[in-house]
Amino acid sequence: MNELSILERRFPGRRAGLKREILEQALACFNETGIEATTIDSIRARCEASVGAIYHHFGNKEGILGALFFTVLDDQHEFFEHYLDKARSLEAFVSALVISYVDWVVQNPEWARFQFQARASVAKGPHRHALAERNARQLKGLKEKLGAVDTSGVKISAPFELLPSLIIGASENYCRAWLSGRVQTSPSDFREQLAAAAWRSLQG
Amino acid sequence: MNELSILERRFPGRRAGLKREILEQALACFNETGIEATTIDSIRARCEASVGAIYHHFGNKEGILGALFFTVLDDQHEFFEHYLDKARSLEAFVSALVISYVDWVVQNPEWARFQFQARASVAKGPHRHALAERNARQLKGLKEKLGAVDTSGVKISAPFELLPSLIIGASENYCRAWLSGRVQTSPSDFREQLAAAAWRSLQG
DNA sequence: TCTCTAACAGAATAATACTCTGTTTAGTGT
DNA sequence: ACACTAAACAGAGTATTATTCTGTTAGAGA
Repeated sequence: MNELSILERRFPGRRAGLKREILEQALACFNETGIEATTIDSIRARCEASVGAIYHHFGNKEGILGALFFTVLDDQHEFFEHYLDKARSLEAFVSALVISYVDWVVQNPEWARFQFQARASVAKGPHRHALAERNARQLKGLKEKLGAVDTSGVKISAPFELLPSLIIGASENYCRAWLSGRVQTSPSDFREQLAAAAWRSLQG
Repeated sequence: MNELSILERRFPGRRAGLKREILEQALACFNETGIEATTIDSIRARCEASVGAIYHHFGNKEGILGALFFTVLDDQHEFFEHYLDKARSLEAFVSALVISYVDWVVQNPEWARFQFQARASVAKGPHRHALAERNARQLKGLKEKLGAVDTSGVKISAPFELLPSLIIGASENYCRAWLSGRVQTSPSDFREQLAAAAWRSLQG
């Protein structure tokens, strides 16, 4: 990881400067007042752009949402890879999933907050197919990585469909609670406990 | 549980007929096209009401959302009580939490779908304080019930803040996946497995 | 029957999303 | 350096949607 922000990595170049600025301010608006309540004009005002510029780059409000959401997915995916590629055993693999997720959320709280908010909208909106395809691809990628891992000596009785939920369900839930302020302690403080709990939950 | 629908129980009486109808059609609209994309007029058209009636009962779109959301919370709470009051041991208590949650979702998929969608909006919108207060009250209620349970002979090492996530995180995640169509198998089929997994995840 | 309040209707208005036409600006080739 | 082109940008104008406002109707109680 270098020092560039997520946006600078995904939308590089000098000409995309305003585009990045729009996305950044849109993200802030969405997180501060909610997706439905933020108006195009409130975004426009914050980045001192024109509506023309916004619609030129993103087409409509859904377009802004989609650009932000898929930026999140891209960055998460890249981040997770680093952790997963080091895992040799099944337990290490599960642990890497949990810990990489927690680390990403703690390092990018604003983006994570947005992701939780926007998921439902994107899952309905015009990008739903793109999202479904991405999810499928990501699951397939996980399966492949899992195939390259040493699974001798361990027995998982839970059906495959249930595995993702058992592995990241608790962590996701806690991260959401933390981002919304319902709990105070950083998920980082519970990284290992969450990973261990996920592993125990798999033992049938 | 009787045969009355959730709405008939929460908004009883003949005079509230249109009010119930508005809520029912609003729920359908929100689930079919998403909260942001459903217009007041699309709701109005489906229940053959007037905008006047809608605004008389709910004030604004947030009002409809809030009425539906707190109806969900009320119904869930009542439903959970029945399960929890029977639990005598800690393990039974954890199991009751998981199983009551799964059962409720499977019995009320449309309401559950809505709850997932609306949570973020309500958590920002004008009812956020009412929601926060409710969450706090519910947590307090859980603690009290927990106090009445036999905890001798079991050792939970996880910090209290983490418990809710460890207990229902996986189930919630799987239910969400099921409601969105990402997985096919009904959560009901995994009730016991989810409860057992939650219990194992607590053992430190 | 009368009264009073909540329920309801729908035209009018306000707020917001989006379009369209033109202007500027950054690359690109000569 | 200069012209050319496509993308970036501006903002007035239009369309859509949320909300208000002024009434009318219907039902419960005196």
